[in-house]
Amino acid sequence: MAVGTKNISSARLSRLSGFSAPQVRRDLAYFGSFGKRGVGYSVGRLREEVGSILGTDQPRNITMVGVGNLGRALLAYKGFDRHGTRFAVAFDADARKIGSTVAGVPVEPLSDMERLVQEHAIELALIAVPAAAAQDVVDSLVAAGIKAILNFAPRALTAPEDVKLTNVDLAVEVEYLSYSLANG
Amino acid sequence: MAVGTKNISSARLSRLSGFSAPQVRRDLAYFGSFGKRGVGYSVGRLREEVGSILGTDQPRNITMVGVGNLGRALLAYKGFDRHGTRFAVAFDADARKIGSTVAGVPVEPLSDMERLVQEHAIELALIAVPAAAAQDVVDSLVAAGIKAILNFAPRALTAPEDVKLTNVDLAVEVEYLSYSLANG
DNA sequence: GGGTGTGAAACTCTTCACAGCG
DNA sequence: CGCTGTGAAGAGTTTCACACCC
Repeated sequence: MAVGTKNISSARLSRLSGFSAPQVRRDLAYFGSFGKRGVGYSVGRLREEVGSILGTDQPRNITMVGVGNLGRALLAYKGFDRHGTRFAVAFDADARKIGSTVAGVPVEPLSDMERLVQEHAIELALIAVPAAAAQDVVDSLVAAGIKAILNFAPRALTAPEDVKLTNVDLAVEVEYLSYSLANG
Repeated sequence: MAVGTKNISSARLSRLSGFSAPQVRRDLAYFGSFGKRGVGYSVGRLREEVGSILGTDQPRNITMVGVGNLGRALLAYKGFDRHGTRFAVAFDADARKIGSTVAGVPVEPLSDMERLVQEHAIELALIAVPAAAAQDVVDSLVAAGIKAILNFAPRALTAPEDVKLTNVDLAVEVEYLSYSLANG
């Protein structure tokens, strides 16, 4: 593959992603037909379209609640900065952490959540607090006007219908691999 | 719900898990019929059966490669210790970290990987190294005899057919929520 | 020629609904 | 009676195969 390749085929995307080639085509076609027959997809165009679909083509402020080991790691995680997604502020219950910055992000008290969420127009929050505190955090975030939550605490949480909530239990993946080893 | 409840129905498991009740029943029935009609599932029995299915009923040594922010957070993550899963050893390329312990786990050099993986009978590894180093780590792990890999580096990796590899790109979840906000 | 976009077929997964057992 | 386990129906997803366009 030459550096600077201008076009990419569904067959190559298949090899790179692990999804089958027809599936790549069907999924992309669902959002419009921006491939060229006999050529493939323009890499530049594809980036634009996907960014536009995901909404990552424009800046989006997000926040992190909980600045323990996992919260710090996620604040520093390189995968998020891409695509205009930016941590505007973080929150923690520990008074000793308030006023410090982690990976350049200021840590603020939970009591200022509603004000800061609104000032920064934040719609998406990540949660990395102890399991016991997680549901209270969800309730506070919802009250502050948050519209989507990604929960890393190892407990299933609930939110009102109109708030998108995804639980990411990291142990589940380990258990699945453990199952795969023990069986098929 | 009384504390000490001995039995649990698929309806209650549904509320707790978010899966539908018929689905809970069908999935459990797939592995055998250990529910009682008119009563539900014995909580004790259910724990045993699920542990046996997942292979989490017996101790399993695992390892972590990369002791940066994310690696440290995962080593300290409470969700893994449950179920007999235990970090026996961690690896890092940084000479200054060798010999230290993180969350009680000794950090060893990559050059000792093959020996230590075999000494501890480790079959499952987690990867949290920079994206650029991740594929090399996979190759080393495979050479050392690892059978399953959970990759947290933000890059799709490949391994031979007989090695189970799961890529956990944390940014994907954020992007999906971003998409949900922008659309449905 | 080469590779997309898509109708149709195949498959998988989920839900429904209820027989049957404790 | 209450709830599981499951055949049958339904929904959704993936694959196939090829017409069509660059």
